[in-house]
Amino acid sequence: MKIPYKPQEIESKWQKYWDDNKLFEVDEYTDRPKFYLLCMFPYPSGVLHMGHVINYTLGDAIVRYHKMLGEEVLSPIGWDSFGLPAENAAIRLGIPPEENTVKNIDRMRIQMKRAGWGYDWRRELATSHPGYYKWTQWLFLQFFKRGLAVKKKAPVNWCPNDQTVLANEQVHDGCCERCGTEVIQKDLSQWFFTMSAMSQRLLDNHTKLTQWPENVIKMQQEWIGRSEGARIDFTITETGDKVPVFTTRPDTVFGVTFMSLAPEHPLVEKLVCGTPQEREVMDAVKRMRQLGTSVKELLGLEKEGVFTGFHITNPVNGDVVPLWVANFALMTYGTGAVMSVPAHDQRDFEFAKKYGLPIKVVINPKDSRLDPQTMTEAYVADGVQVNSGQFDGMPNREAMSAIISWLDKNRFGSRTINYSLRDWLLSRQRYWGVPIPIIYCESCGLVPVPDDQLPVTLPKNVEFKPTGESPLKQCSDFINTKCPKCGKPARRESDTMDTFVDSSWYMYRYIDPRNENAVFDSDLVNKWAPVDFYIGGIEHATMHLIYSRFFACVMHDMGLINFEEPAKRLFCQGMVCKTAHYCNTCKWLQEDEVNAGVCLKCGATVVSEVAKMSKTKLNTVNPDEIMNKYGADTMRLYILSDTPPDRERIWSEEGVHGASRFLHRLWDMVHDKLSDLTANSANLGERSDDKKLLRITHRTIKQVTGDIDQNIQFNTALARVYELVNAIKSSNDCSPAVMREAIETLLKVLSPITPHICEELWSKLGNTQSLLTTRWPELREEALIEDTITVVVQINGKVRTKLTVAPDITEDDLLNTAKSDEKVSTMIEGKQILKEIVIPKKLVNLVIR
RNA sequence: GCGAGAGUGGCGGAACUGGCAGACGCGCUGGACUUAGGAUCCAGUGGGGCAACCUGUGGGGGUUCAAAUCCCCCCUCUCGCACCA
Repeated sequence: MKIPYKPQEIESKWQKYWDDNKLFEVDEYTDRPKFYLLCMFPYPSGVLHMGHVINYTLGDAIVRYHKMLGEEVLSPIGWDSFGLPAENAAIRLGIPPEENTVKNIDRMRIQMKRAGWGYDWRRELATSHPGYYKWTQWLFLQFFKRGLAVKKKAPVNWCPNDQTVLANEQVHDGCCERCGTEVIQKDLSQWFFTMSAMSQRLLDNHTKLTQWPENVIKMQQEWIGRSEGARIDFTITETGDKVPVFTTRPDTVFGVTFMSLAPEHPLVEKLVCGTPQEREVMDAVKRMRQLGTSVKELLGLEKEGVFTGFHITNPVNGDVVPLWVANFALMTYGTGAVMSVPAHDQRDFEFAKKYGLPIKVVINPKDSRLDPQTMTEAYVADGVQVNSGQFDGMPNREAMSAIISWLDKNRFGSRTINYSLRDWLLSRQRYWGVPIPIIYCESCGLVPVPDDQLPVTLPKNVEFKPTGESPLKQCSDFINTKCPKCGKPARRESDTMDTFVDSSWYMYRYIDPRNENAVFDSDLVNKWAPVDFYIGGIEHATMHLIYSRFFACVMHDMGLINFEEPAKRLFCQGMVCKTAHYCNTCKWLQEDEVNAGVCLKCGATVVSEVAKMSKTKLNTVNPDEIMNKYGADTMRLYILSDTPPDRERIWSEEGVHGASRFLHRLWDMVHDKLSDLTANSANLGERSDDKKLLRITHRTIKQVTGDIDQNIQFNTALARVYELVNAIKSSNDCSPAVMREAIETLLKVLSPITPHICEELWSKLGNTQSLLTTRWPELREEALIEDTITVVVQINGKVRTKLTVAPDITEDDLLNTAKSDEKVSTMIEGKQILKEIVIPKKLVNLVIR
């Protein structure tokens, strides 16, 4: 009688078993080798998506593998639970963010348990919980006390109608997404972490990250954007104001024919104020600043500028050149001022051509001379200095450092390294975030909230209005307080923190999650951290992964931790994609609304594309539905099979079905073989399939171990597992011991991926302890040895035949065997053998003529 | 534009430091068992050819006894950055 495979039944059974036996609870004081695996925690949207499924299944499989290696494995989970969506829901639907968040977390926790992901739930944390954000605030104050958290002015997108700050994605075509009013740039005083000062250290520490993907390192390097050059101080001819610029081409400083300031440059307003050209300049500035706000995609945008009426004196030669405001000059890079050398910079060249500004050549190619009149583009390559005073005739590479030294000596400038990494703007004019624990007092100024008054909690009875204004600002109970220093009435900071602050240190709190007296116990964290294996999406390559590296450096300097990098090894999983269908009239369509490329609603032709799963494109798959239909093991198996985990995968229902079928076959097969294993196995002696099955069993161990441990290639690991299954099936003449070893090995190596079915079958084999507490199968090298091997014989590089020979055959014997092969001998008969190549154990190649 | 990566059957993808291209799976074809099959089992499956054999890893050239793999040129796609002075 056949016992049917009922995934849902056995899955809940084993989930309860793991739970009851506390198999994922960690003893932080253990003497065993530790392993800390962390998956990036989710925002609690209320429903799991396939991106979570790949991320957490991958993590869980590695966790289970390491547990089977006998390590004490820390695998925590929590919630990145502050953020905009909850606040928007509060505004739209009137649900308080906290209530909504708790409800969503409860729902997702159930889904996670159903998927069979093993976590130490005693360590669960939520960044929106006061027990957590108390310490986010404490860390902020530590940063503040070290001068790493500072207040300075910064431009924000401001809607004059709603009187509120807008995030970049809330600005559409320069207008407020909510009311359509034109958005302006407004300077607000905001909190920053002075991360830019850490630029070089963040770059240098990359050398420690040998187990991070190279592309992440590259992206970070570009993000930090180090460039070497010089600072040169120019002077406003009319007023004497100093204007420092940064340039990577100090060798072209004699060729400056104008200067460009960023529209936001503070000098612009200061200079033109009260002049006849004020209106024209400021109008242009306003226009240019607007372009900068939102639609960066509006590329190819025309170089634009306006003459300020003022001039600049070039310190190196006394040249007086016009001062312009230009839209290509960025306030956020360098000093916000560019020395413009149209002859040798393409951007400056285009600008000069457009506005009829002079072009002055200071570097000529080796064997020719440039003529400013006929140039059609800037000459940016190397050459020889001309029109450059005492540097004439010098190769420009040499001139670079010579000019810098000379500038330095004459105090016109100096060698400088510039970074594009900016300070971290962490103020958010929002409710649902960590309140910044600062009090403003009229007599004492800016006062940090004393540690014993932390946490500064979010008030609950606030009103969410659709204006976008933070409710904190209007909440007088919250805002009004007493100065901790002098006791006089004072006001609280109403901004909250960027949620990236919360996620910059959560990996340490997991280790000591309920500590009420300290952010964490440093000894414990130094034992468990850094994270051994960190898994998450590539979209965090620059933001989260730079912020948390910055935090680690600071916390190291504070003496909280004794390392500078949060994670030793990083793995970024690929996106989950699915075909999406678009109809011009009916917009995005569900899978079942399309047939043979035609829209079933209107009959129009449908355009289909593979795209990342998203709600708007209607190409999502709900994990709950997959688990209902096939069970968690099938979902886990499918998501790890076929495609390497770091690549984008295309969801296919057939693939899921195939995974399900495999598990059914596995189930049936083990049941079929059960009687062979329990049969009286007193009969001794080797059986005909023994050696082969044993060899395949151990080959599987070897390859699966490598694929999981080193390569993180579950697709190839699974291919090997499938081969073992096929081998077991076709082995009809085996001794019970060999068969048992094969099946037990199979269940062990498969268990990290599909743990429930493996546990169930494992127990049916008569085992009483969980696979999680057994040991990963050990490789016996001698079992891999083959009796015979296949060697290829090529003639002129083409395979002509294959030989079956003993593995230890000598090269001479191999060559002779090849030559005397019937087919080969007829082919080489009467020909001249020019060369004989013998690669032991692989091939023989005869070159003949 | 700059930077990085990738192009292999109908599809997802294998292939160690150059050594049998297409592992494994999906799909498809034929067959078996079935009242039935989105079940299971057997066989087949890069293309061409009855066959021996020929041909084949985006295109072109090169190195080599031997190239998916190394070198040069070109094409296409994906990702990241995007006026970075």
